[in-house]
Amino acid sequence: MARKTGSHSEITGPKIKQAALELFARHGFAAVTMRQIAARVGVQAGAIYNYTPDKQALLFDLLHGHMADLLTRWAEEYVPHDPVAALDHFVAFHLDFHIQRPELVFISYMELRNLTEGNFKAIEEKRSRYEKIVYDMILKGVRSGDFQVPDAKITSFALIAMLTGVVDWFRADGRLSSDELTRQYCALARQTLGVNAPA
Amino acid sequence: MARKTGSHSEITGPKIKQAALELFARHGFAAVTMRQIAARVGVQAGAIYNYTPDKQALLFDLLHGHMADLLTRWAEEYVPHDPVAALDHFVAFHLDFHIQRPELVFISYMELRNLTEGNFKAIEEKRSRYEKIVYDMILKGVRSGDFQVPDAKITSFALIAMLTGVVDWFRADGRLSSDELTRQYCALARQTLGVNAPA
DNA sequence: GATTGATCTGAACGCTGGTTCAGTTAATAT
DNA sequence: ATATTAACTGAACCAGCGTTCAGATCAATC
Repeated sequence: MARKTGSHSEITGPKIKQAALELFARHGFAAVTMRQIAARVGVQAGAIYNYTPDKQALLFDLLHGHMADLLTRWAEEYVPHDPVAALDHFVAFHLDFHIQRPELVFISYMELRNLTEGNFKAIEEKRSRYEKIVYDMILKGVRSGDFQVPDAKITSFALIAMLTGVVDWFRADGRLSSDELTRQYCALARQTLGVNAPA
Repeated sequence: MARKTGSHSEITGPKIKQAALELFARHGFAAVTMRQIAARVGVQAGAIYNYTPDKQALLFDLLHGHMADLLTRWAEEYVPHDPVAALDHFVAFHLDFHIQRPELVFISYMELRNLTEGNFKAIEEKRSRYEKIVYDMILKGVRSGDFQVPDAKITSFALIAMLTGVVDWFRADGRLSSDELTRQYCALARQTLGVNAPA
């Protein structure tokens, strides 16, 4: 052995991932070329293949890492037993996590269809796990009488869509701070779930 | 003149649009080739250029037609004066319209970034018009005291996201009829907007 | 049945795509 | 200094892209 393993690789590797993320988010997976990614890193296209077997793997790694990260982080959260407090906690977590990664959120929704079948299923499975967390949370509140909703399954989809949709318009330098955003959405989510709704 | 103008064209033209729509929705604009579209119509790639100047126009026409259709249809609706009734009416309209065109809804969100700048602005303008309709509706209900929301602007985004998100999972042959869906979402929307919320 | 012109074919154009790889470069270990 | 090898270049490969167009086709008209 001469050169220490990954002397530049420790820099170039992450740079490629970052460049791919930004370009995929801006132009779409299919519209981005390996040469564009390479140019952004300051390297020739061939060099990318020291870090990824192909373009598809570049996409999959981004999406899979994102979903894995999401599930891991949630698993690390302490979730209150009280359903309403748990809801607030979830809203804050979900907004915070997603607002910090608008590009990943974007391509995770957008580029699913550019995954090969096997890769797609791996992401799908993780997504379902997350949706189940929300569903279970709502179900628990419904059973305890804290929530009142027309249908727990529909409401879980509606809640996720409503929260995730924030990345479409929220800007960290906009009129709303992220704290304010969280407060507003906690209130909105409570209403949606029928907290304190008339029996 | 010999052959009547558009003897086949009246068939081929719409078929091309339909094929493009289906393929764009499934694989994404950039990933679809003119030859794929042609094959689905049963024609050679060159023939497409009798109906569209280029691939970009094919996409733009789909998106522009969709948004124009949406605005036209809404303009034709009779909207009740009562804010709560108006909300119900809007929810039913929005769900019905979007559920009938899942592919158009999908690419209208997805393929915006594949539009040229001028084309993008034309769509953006129509989208803003629609969002303003929702915002105004909510504002009216807030002023009359029928709605209670943390923030009218945020709530308008949240409502649209929540409703439009339905196309991601709703299937006409699923456990829920579209009537049932509408009923559920009317209830959910009322809760979200704080109808009958405790002062 | 000859003419006409809208419609379509089939082949070609220039270009760019993902990917490969022999060879160059340069940081480390000896 | 020299040897070693990870990291990268630069050129090439070929398949496929959007688009063009001369010519074939064929239903409507005369």
